[in-house]
Amino acid sequence: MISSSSQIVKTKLSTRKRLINATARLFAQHGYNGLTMRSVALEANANLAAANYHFGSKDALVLEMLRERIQPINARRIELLDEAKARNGKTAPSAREIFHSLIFPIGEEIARSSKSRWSLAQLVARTFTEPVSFIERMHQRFFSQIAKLYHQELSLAYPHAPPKEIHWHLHLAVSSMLGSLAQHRRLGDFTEGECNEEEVNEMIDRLIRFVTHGFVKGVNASS
Amino acid sequence: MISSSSQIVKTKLSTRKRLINATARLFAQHGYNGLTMRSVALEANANLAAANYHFGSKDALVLEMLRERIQPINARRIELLDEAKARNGKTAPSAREIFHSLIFPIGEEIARSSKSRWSLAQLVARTFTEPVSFIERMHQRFFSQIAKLYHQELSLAYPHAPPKEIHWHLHLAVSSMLGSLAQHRRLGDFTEGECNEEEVNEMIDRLIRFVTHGFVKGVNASS
DNA sequence: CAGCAATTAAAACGCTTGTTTGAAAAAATA
DNA sequence: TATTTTTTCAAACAAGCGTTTTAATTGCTG
Repeated sequence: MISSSSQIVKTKLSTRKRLINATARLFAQHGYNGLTMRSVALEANANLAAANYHFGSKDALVLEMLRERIQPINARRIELLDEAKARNGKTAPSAREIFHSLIFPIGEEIARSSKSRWSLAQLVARTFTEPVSFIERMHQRFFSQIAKLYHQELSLAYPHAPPKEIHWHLHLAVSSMLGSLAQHRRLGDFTEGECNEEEVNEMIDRLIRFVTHGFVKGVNASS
Repeated sequence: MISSSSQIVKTKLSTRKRLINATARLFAQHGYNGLTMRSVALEANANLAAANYHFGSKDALVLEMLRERIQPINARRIELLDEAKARNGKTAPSAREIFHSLIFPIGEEIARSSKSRWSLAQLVARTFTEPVSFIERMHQRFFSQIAKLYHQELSLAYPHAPPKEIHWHLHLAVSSMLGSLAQHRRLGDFTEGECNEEEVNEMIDRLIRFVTHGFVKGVNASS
C-alpha cells in the first residue's frame, strides 16, 4: 500500500499516462464537449499533437480513458458478488449484499484516487448522461452485461417477484446510484455546506441502504 | 384541455415560440454544448440570426427556455404541497404526500408535452448535470429555494430525525428522481425492450413509492 | 396609401475546434 | 558510436462555432 507511493514521487509518469489522467479529470469536470485537446495537453504538460499521436483521435482518447477507469470497477463488482454468493452457500445473497457489490467498488475507487476525490464519481455518472452517441454505445457495451448479471442475481434472491418488477426496481436503484454520484457535489444546495466534509464511505453506505430499502419494500409490495 | 389544441393546429407559432421549442428539444437531446444556433434555426425553420435577434445570445436563449419549462413545474409543486398541508390540517403531511408533490408535477408536464414525451424528463435531468457554469448558477437559483422548502416540510413530518439525516435522505431522494428521469430512455439496457412502452404515470408512481420507501426506512432507522 | 417600426434574410467576421504536417529531439538498437 | 525507431514540438489547416452587420421584407398605424 505504502510502497507504491515512493515510486510515484520519483518516477515521472509517461506522457500517455498523464494524458489519460488529464482526460479523466477534464471529462469529469466539463463533459465530452467541454473537454478540448488543447486543455488536455495543457493539463498533462504535453504537446497538443501528443494526444493524437498516442491515441489517434479525441474519441479514441476518451474511450480508452473510460475503459481504463470503468473496467476495474466492473471487475471488482463481479468479484464481490461472487464472494457474497460463496458466503451464502446455496441460498441466494440478500439484496443488501447484492447492492453492496454493485455500489461499494465505486467507493473504493473514489477513495483510491486521492486527488480531487469526487472526480471519479462525476466521471462514472457522466458516462450515463453524456449526450454523445459514441459514448452511449460504449456505455451500453460495458454495462449491459453487468446489468443482466444483477437482474439474474436479484431474480434468484426474489423468486416470487415478477421479472418486470425486478427490472423496474433495478433500474430505479441504478438511477439512484448514478444520480447520487452526479449530484453529490451539489449537497451544498440543501445543507449550505453542512455535509460537504462528509467522508466517502458514509455516502456510499447511505446510498447502499437507501437503494436496498427502496428495492426490497417495492418488490415485496408487488407480490 | 381539448379546446386549446384546435387553435394550435391553425395558428402558426411565432418565431420566438418555435425557437424556444426547438431549443428545448435539442438541449434535452444533445446538451448545451451539443446545441448550436444553426441547429436551433434549422429545427425551428427560422433564420440563423433570428435567435440572436429575439434573445440576444445563446446563453440567454437557453436560460429563457429553461425558465419557461421549469417555472411551472416548481409552481405546481408548491401548489400540491399546499394542498397536502391543507388536507392534513394540523398534522404534517406524510412523506408519501410530500414526495408526491415533488415528483408528480414532472409527470404532468411530461404527459402534457405530446411530442417526444421523454424530452422534458431529459431536459429536467440535464439541468442538474450540465457542466456549464451559467446553467449551474441558474439551477441553484431556481432549485435551492424549493429544496429548502421541502427540507423544512420533511423536518416537520419527522421531528425526531436529526436535520443531517433529513438532508442526506432528501438528497438521495432528489438524486433518485433525477437519475430516473435521465436514465429512463435506457430502460432497454436492462429489459431489452420489455418496459419501453410503459406509460408515464406508471414510472412516476413507481418513482414516488421507491423514494418514499428509501426515505422513510432510512430516516426511521437513524433515530 | 404612406411611413415607420419590427422582423427576416444572407453574408461575413473573428475565434476555437480537432487534426495533420514535417522537422527536430530523444530513445532504442546494433 | 552509428543508425533506426519512437516520441516531441511548433506551425498550419479546414471546418464549425456564436455573433454582427447591412439590406430586404413584413406588419402595423396614422
